Amino acid sequence: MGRRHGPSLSVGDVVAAAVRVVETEGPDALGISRVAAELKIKPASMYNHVASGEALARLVALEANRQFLTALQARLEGVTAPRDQLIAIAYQVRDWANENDSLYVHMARVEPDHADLDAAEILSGILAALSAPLGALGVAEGDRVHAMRTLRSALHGFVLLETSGQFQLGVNTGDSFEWLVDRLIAGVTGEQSSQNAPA
Amino acid sequence: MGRRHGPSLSVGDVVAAAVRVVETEGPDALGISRVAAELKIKPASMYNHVASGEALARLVALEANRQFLTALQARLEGVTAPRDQLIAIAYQVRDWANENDSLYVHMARVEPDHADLDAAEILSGILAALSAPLGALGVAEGDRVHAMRTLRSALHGFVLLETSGQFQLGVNTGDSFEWLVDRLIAGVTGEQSSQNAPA
DNA sequence: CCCATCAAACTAATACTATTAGTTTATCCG
DNA sequence: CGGATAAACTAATAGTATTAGTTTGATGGG
Repeated sequence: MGRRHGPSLSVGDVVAAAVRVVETEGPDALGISRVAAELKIKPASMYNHVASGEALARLVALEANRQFLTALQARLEGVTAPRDQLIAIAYQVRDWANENDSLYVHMARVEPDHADLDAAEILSGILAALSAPLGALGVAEGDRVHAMRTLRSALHGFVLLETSGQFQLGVNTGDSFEWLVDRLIAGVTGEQSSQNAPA
Repeated sequence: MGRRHGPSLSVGDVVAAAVRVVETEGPDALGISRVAAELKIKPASMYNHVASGEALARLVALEANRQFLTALQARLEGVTAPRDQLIAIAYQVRDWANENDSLYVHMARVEPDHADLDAAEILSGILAALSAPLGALGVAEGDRVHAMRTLRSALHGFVLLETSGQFQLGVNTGDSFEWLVDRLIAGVTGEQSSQNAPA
């Protein structure tokens, strides 16, 4: 055949199709062939847009991170109290992961490329959102990185365990998350938990 | 050809070979063909031992969980103080994940089969190890599940982020983990952090 | 002790996947 | 308007999982 009529596909179109595939068929369905089918082109033509299947996976992870950051910033709009900001971040992580569970799982699987400046910029944005309220709450400079890592770890771990069904049934996970957020903020900022102040 | 001389392969041999493949070539290398090569048999012969590639992945995850639980119980041997038990569990999770990072990543990828009684038993063992010290530290019955989920989340999230290189360089991750464990135990048990008692 | 059965290997075939090389052709720019 | 480029194609290679059917070593009953 040869080149088709009309506007050609851009990398953005390819990534959008790939995101669609992940969302509708799960993270394992992502691949050159499946995305090519989604775009109604032959698999070999995918290489006009991406270097490899791995590169495609990386682009999807990057796009997912971008969407996550945008949603996070929107959610923080107008939230000024630092403690409220931390709570908003926590719930945004969980809500976003639950609404986009295939994308979230995919993000978690892709190892970040530290040479990718776009990826680094997005990660910086996420970390900045976390850093600000911690500073405002008086977490010392030297503890800041530890506190951020602790928060990221707990939130990331929770949503992964939750979305992959690793919490046994019987107790509502929403209640557990509320509990986690409360204790985590208490532990990280050094303040008292609102639910369990010692006598 | 036909059946070979000498003792035949057992499922245990197959799983052991699969574990070896994961350890030496990473979680993505696990598959019917690669494990068949490791055992010096043809891929089709693998189906005499496992039902599918997915079943093989599940068996490897189960074996990894088994090994993890065994190591955890060994580490807890002789540790009687509940707070020390929690600390031992935390460091065991991190140490085991760092020493067996491919296996750990594989475990995290496989969705648990709630119908598998062996898997359920191992998970129970792990949860029991976590539950005991929390009870001894006075975490109320109704908070127990929340506390266990919080601890699992934070530990799981930390080691996943650490092993996949998602913490940016510059600050030692060991220091962060120490900080996390301290604050987490404080937050979960309602006691004061040893590092940041309010004035 | 031999023979029938069974388990575990095999071969062969199908159907995916990713990838590379070479070809065609529409679009774009000078 | 023509040549270069970009984006599609076809074709081929190699790897993956899987099923069906075949061969054969090991094993237990008569």
